[in-house]
Amino acid sequence: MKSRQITLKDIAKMLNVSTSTVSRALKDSHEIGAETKKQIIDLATSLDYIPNPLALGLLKNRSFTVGVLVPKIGYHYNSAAISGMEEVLDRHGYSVMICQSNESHDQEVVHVKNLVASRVDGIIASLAQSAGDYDHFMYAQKKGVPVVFFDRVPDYEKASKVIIDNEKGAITAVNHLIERGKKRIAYIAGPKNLRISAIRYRGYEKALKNHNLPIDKKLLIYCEFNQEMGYQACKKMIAEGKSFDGIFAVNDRTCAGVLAALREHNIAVPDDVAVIGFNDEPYDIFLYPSLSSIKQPAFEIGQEAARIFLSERDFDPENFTPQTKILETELIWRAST
Amino acid sequence: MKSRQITLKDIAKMLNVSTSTVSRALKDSHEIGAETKKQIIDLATSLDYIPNPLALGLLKNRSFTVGVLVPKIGYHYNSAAISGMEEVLDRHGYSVMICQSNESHDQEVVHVKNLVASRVDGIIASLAQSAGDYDHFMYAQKKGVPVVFFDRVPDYEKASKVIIDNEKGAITAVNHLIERGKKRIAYIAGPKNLRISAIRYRGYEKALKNHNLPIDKKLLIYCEFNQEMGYQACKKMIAEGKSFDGIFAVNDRTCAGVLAALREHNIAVPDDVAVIGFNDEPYDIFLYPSLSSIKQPAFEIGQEAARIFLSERDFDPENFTPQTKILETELIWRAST
DNA sequence: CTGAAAGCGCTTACAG
DNA sequence: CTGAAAGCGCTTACAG
Repeated sequence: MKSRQITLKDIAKMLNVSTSTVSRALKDSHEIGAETKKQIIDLATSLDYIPNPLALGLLKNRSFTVGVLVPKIGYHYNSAAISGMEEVLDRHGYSVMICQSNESHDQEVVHVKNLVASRVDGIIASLAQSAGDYDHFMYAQKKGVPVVFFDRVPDYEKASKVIIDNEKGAITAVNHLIERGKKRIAYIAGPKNLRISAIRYRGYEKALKNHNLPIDKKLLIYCEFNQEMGYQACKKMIAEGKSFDGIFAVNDRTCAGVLAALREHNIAVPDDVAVIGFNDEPYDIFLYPSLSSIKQPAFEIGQEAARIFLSERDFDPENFTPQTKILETELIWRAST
Repeated sequence: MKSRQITLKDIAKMLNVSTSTVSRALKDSHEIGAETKKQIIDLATSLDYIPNPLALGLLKNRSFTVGVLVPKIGYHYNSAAISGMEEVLDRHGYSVMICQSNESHDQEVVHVKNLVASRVDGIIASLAQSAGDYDHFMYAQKKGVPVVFFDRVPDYEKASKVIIDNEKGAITAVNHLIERGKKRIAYIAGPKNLRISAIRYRGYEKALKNHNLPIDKKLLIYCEFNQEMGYQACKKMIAEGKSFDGIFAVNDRTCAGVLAALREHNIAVPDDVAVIGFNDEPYDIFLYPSLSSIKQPAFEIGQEAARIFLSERDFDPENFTPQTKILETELIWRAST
């Protein structure tokens, strides 16, 4: 038995006025008599009247809800970005509905359809790792729901995006290793087909070139994004007798494996080999030695994405000028370098 | 310019029937003629008609949304529990609205009020660390919104709860250390005023007693929940010359500090001192050595909390029999023991 | 200054 | 088998 909440009509009846009057009084309309107004406001307050957002939503054709779609809320990047979004959306009366694709493109499609069905006023999304088309996002736009991407963005043009400068981040990381006196720097990239692997590679290459250091393709290794693969990749380099004094890895998870491999071979970090990752994960300080990394401003990225949504919510999602916002990364220097 | 979505009325007009007929046809009512029905369904499909949940919600006095309130979605425990909730709620047509208290009681109060104002059909919550009363939850219940707690639950009786058996988890951890041959086991508890510190202490004590091991109060240390404090606490024990060969800490974060302190003093883990934590954090395998821990079934806890909500959604939140569900923990054995 | 009416998108008794 | 009407909770032109 759900107890019914107080409605305008309840208040109107108790005071023998019309719901219109109550409605106006509660919005402090100047056209209501001071006395009536006071009476109504007092009663509404004491009854703890709260307008029903479903009714409002129906009326305004707005749900005041934005759908946020991320690979996993467990990823620090994602949860930090979500916090950033909430921080700005809250202030504008929006709630956030969060979905996880769990890196599955199929799940992503289902969620986008559900969000559209739920009549969210917009969608802020970061793509699942498993590949696929973007029809579902175009579908949302066709239905009048603006879409803003962040972090993992698609390569189609008709949506706004918030990203970091991955190339520059990679340059920062490699420059840092060079400044620490390293000359033979390996790059452990992500999977070969991922754009991010290539973009960060460009940065790696540029940094080396800028310092007139040779680029040795033997020091470029592709592997999956995880600890085990980082571990294997590093062991393999050692086994093959490759010479290197620095490692830049595409993310911190991979570095955790790299550090384990180096430790196993009694290679001193950072003296023999310095290591730097990407993402500034919360656990970086737990690693041994604590890991230097490139920090992405996830919170700010979330804020920015939310702001873009706010600015675009009244646009025609099928016909507007999308914008791309690029935020800066930051070097976090710890014991591993 | 938001493009309007298709409504029943649109379809009705196009087919020259009433909206009632369209509505019935779409729910496959038997009282609609086969031909009319087919026509309507076909058109609705081709137009990609989706019923407006706001209208439905207004009608049914339900929003089909449940509010989830957690300290931080960045906590692995929280994000895993949320995934569990989504898994069961999805199937029942519910969406989830997630809020973070960020461990602040004040934020928690604000969020609960907002959720109630948003007309969520229920609230599933884990408490913020900062202390305070529970008036806001009672307020939600008074407003007809059922509340289910999980993990960090309040000590009042009028709400259902899903928790783990913390005492038993502690017993499992300490038993494990004892089985590994340890006899002088320290317990690094959380802050002294927290119930969880006391409950897990009871388990610690019971395990020692069951094995006829003495209880040495000098090996009981209270400290804040973080790496730095774990580090300090362990260093202090060493500096004071306390003798111990095992450490059970209230959580894994604290253990990260403990391991660092032991490493600094060249104390071999697990040979000289074995270490076990609580929570089975994802980064446990990144620690050196990898950390044994007690795993809480967070995903299942989330599922269970969601199921309880479903079973109670039609109850009178002010007058029903709350239930408490207790789930089992699991020992995860790694290198630190 | 206040109220009656229409309408947001839907469902469902009540008629026919 | 189909439709007109009322209603969910609200707002807002339109009257007076």
